[in-house]
Amino acid sequence: MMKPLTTKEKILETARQLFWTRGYSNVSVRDITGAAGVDAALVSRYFGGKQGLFEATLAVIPQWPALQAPPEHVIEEAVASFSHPFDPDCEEANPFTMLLANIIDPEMGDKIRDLVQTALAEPLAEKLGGDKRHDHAAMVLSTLFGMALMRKNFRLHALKDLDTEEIRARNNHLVQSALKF
Amino acid sequence: MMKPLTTKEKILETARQLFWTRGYSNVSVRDITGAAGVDAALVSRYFGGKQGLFEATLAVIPQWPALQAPPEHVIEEAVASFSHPFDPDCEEANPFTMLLANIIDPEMGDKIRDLVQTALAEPLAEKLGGDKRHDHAAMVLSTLFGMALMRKNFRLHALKDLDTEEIRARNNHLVQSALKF
DNA sequence: CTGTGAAGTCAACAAGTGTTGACATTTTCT
DNA sequence: AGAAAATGTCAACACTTGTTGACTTCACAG
Repeated sequence: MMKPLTTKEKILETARQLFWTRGYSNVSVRDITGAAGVDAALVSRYFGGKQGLFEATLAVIPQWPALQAPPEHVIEEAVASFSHPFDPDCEEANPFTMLLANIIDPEMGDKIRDLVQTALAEPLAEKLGGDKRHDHAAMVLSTLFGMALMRKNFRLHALKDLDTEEIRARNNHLVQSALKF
Repeated sequence: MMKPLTTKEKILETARQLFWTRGYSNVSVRDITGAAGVDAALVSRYFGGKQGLFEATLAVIPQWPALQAPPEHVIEEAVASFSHPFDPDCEEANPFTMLLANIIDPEMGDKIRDLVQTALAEPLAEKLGGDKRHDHAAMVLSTLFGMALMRKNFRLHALKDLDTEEIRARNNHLVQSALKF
């Protein structure tokens, strides 16, 4: 049972879908309100403008599930969450595609960097523990984002048709060696 | 001895600097011509428009030096070319930042994907050789791009102050384990 | 000198941008 | 019912976008 969305929620949902997949500056207010079937003026009324609407989509970022797992399972949860096959038909608006789609934007870059540092790198480092926890966290994220970038954005042929288990195995292989550094 | 640039060359150079660091859709024709100190109309006259100007900047992509090294040195050359420290003061317009800055763009994404596949992944795979050369090439590029992404775009604190040798060591560590898969 | 073509300047265009204020409609509260 | 507040609609705004055509300027061959 889907509760019908209010107009404000419709705008926020559509904005999240578009901003997170195409990037802030590649989406216009009229793109969003057109797709949501509402009036463009409501963006300024409800969210204070385009920028406020984008920041509202960031406010509903779910906590990364891997960070809530017990420390001994953090790694496998992190790897698992980066191991979904890429479906070219559906543009999935998950937090990681959002970070990649908006890191370049001149207006939003700083906010994205802050988010990655405080919501991803630092909590992961504390979960990992050890003297080199910050370096390990950075290198783990490097390998996971690198594989995701090549699979979902650059779409290298060699990585296109791997299933979940194969992707997970490769991610895990690289992450384990990142932790052995 | 710098030969003075023609107006057309000035436009192309400035366009390359801006497009490659900020991304196609985040740079306007007037941004470029303003920085170059020339008239905006000349872009359409000389390059057929903004899109033609962007594609002209792609035409001057230098061959990746690592791909010209003998096969036994390809890996260390590839690693070396991804191991320069990040200088936040100067936005360097190299081919790799260009790929990251423009992969999201809805107009240019396909062209970028094509470039990565044919100019990077496939030649690297042939240099590496072996049954799994395409998988190895993809995973090597994944790790190198992942580290570069975290250092230069997301700018994780843990990776900020590493010198060339330290970066090279980490890149090499990850690349070697990618090749052992 | 005269003409020819390239090089560069300028103003303007149509389309798209985010945003605003006035208005109409509906809902809520007393 | 009547007042008040929320909700949605519409047209218009000031601005930026890429692009075009008419114009001037200049070098050089005839």
